[in-house]
Amino acid sequence: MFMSSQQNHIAHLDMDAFYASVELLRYPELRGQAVVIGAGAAHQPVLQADGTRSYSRLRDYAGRGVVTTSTYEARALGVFSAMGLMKAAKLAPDAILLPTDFTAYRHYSKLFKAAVSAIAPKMEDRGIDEIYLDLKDQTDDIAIVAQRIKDAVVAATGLSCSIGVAPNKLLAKICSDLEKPNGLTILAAADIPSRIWPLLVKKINGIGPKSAEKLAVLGILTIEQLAMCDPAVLQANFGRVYSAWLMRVAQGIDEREVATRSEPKSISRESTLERDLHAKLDRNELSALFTHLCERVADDLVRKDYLGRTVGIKLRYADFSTVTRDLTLPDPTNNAQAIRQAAGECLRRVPLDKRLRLLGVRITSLSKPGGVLPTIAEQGELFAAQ
DNA sequence: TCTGGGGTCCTAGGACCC
DNA sequence: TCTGGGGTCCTAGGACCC
Repeated sequence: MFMSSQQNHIAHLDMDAFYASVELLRYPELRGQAVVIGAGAAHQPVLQADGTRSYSRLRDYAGRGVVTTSTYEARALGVFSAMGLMKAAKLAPDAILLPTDFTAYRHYSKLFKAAVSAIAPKMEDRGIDEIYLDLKDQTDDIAIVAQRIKDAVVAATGLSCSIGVAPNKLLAKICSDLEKPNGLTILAAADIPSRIWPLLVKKINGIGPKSAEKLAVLGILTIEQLAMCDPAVLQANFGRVYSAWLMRVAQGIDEREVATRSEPKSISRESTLERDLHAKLDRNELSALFTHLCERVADDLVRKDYLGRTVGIKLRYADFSTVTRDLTLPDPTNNAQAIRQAAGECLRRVPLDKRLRLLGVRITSLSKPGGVLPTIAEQGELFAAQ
């Protein structure tokens, strides 16, 4: 039998505290300190006359921003991604605060992805700091290959990453988190009971806070408890499709392929206001922002060479409740005025008696101006040109 | 002084067509 | 006068992810 060499090896690679680590390349004197990323350009470090830099502290922050990333030292103080900066400031007032610089992060993202794809070309993009890799065509020992990838990432960027290798994407994703930072975890199907089952259900990609809470009410906290529970109980609480998925993932079953290319489904721009505005009283200000968002969406469409046919708006009220409206046009467009007009029609269908904290514009039903999606060969050329 | 911005996917009801 | 399904499109909301 020659089956063992055909084992499906899928890797998930996750950069360690990516944004924060990129900032530490620029400001190495901050290494070892609690650093939080997530403000606007106002908190740019200032170069002093004596050549040193002065940094904003979390306690200096006022506004509605959230933490996008924090160093492991800041996490030790309880400061995690998505936490409001005001709340984070209470926990860690002395932590260093840096503005987000997506241009820099995109640069390092391209560097690490290029380095990895030279070794493992079957790559699925999962955002700026994550990828899946299909390693089944690799002939060398899988641990050697994984270490080679980690070394290539360090060589290309100076940054560390964590890799999980497993029989499928679901398990690989869980594994990349097991030994963070700078981790390398290789998991075989036989290891599922010992390494996966003790974990909390929310470690499964796709079980978020709502589902975790519902499961907790049923007494299901760990993946093992999910794997062992009565399917009828799940069905009664989660419906047929989702309960079947829950049972499969608890067993570590996942048949999704590594998707090496994909087309965008929507393009959107949104903005949280510095203070809540009233639709009538602050009409001019809101209208100007609305127009600006439409122009940015149109710019994105032109830049990425897409047309869109369904224009949507999103409003978030001061109480954080959210409404959306959309309108499908007869013909696809990338024109800012056409988008603005459609968005204006949507706006008329929405209650405007409460204060607003967020305004957004989105376009979906995307197509290519020629009406034809690029061929695989053309996509390859586009990728090479980037 | 709670809670960003960019996405994907799913559900569900109604319209409309065959 | 009453009663079908199936399929697709449009719209609204929500969970979830990075």
